Amino acid sequence: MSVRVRFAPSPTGYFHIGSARTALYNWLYAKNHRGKFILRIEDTDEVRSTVHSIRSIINGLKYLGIKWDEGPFIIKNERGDEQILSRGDYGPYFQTLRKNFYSKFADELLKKDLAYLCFCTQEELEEMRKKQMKEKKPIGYDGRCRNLSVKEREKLRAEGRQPVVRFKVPQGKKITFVDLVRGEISFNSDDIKDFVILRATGSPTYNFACVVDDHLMEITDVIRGEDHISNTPKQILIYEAFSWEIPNFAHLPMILDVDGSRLSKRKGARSLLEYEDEGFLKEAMVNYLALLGWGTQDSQNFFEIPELIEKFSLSRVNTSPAIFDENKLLWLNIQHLKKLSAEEIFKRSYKILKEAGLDVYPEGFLKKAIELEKEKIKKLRDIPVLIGFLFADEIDYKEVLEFEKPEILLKLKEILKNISDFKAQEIERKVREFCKEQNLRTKEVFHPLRWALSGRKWGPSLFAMCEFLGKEVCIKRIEKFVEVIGGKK
RNA sequence: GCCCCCAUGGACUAACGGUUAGGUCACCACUCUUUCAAGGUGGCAGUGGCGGUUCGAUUCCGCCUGGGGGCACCA
Repeated sequence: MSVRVRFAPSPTGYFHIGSARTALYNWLYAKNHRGKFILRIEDTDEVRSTVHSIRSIINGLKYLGIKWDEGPFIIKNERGDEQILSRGDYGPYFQTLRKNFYSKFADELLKKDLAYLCFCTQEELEEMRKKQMKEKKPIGYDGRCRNLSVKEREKLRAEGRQPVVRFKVPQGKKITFVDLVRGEISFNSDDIKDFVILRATGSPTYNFACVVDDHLMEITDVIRGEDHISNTPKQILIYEAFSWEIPNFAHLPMILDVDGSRLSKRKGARSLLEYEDEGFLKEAMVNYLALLGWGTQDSQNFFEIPELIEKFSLSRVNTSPAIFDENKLLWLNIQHLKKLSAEEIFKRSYKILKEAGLDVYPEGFLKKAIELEKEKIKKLRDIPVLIGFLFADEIDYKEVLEFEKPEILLKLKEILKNISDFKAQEIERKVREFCKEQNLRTKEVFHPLRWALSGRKWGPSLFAMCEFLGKEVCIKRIEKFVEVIGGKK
């Protein structure tokens, strides 16, 4: 049977790193098995689900280059408006659009006496929980509505109570499954209380919707976060109640914050899209995320995406949680950046260049400037800072004001003026010649020249920079610098 | 309170029960260089604790400790 896996986020809040990795592992697994990767939106939380969040999920997956075979897509119509549509034979792919399925299957369980109507109010349940906490008893529904007579039900309904459907958890049962990453895991059904599968509003709860959808969508492998381990026995019970085939389960370890606690926005955990915005390449992010919880036998670090697809396997996924480390992400970003041409980097950073106002300059110039600073780019967001001074009308000299020998620069200016072939090599030859003549160490000349041209103590290769700026600009900047530091022209 | 999962340097990880416990990031030093990066070389640093099984445990078992997840008409 061919592999079908799904990524099923709930569209509440932003798209975070943990979800991104879950999506990635599902996708890698599907690709590795030449199977299908499905995106399903679990929006049964009517209160917290937002369209904004759906967009961030879709954009996040797009950023990573993860394409889904079935699921929702954002499509632009003729008027240019965006619409969210579904594509695939197992749709719809939004749980809110699948309500009929859930109520139909809940009815089936009701008929088979594997579920029952429960009329308890929120307040009654809350009270029950409080009492259980006080008495230090296991928390959970006590089954008081399990055996209601027809008459009692009528009465409660007459009081205006809207019932929910609860699943009847069989008692004294050992539930065991083989987790593809952890091996055998088992639970005792006595620890699981009768849980709600259909709310009073008729919408399904997570565990129920998830099982119904995974079954209907013929999902073969459920790959999700470790936080779902304790949901698994409940879901298995539902599969068994319907005599449905149970898929494989694989639970991925959590991703933790630097202090070993849960990643949370409050503590500065960033959404995936923020990393894109900062200029982390998708190649680097995918590579890094893949390494966060998975590895090859030889601990290989650098991967291109196709290689990842080829080598990925759930059996080599780790069981222990990992901490997200931006250092290594940055390092990988540098490694992947090295593989890209200046042309490609230009394309990918265009948005950032535009935001910095640099898009007013000719593309050729920008590409050359990027070429000049290419090996210093750590993330695309660095580019405007790295190349901005090359285009500036005014140089800010405050970093280099301590220089006190303008006469060197004034002489040097004359040298530059007389270079007819203003190319890096020739400029270097002439400047070195000048150093020799004046009996100056190269450093005494090179540094001031850099300061005059850039206002900084660091930057690209000096003579390449001169060439890029051109003779006129070089001379103008030298004059300006001399003026600023108080020398005479 | 109950249930479940996890445990190798600061971080990510590797190691059929036999390795001087390996690699990568970070850090430190040196080196290359006109600067800053990048690069090169070297270094610091680890099997949570206690028992057991075994000729031999990072590896298998138990307990402890620590961390995490769950016990909702959230997902």
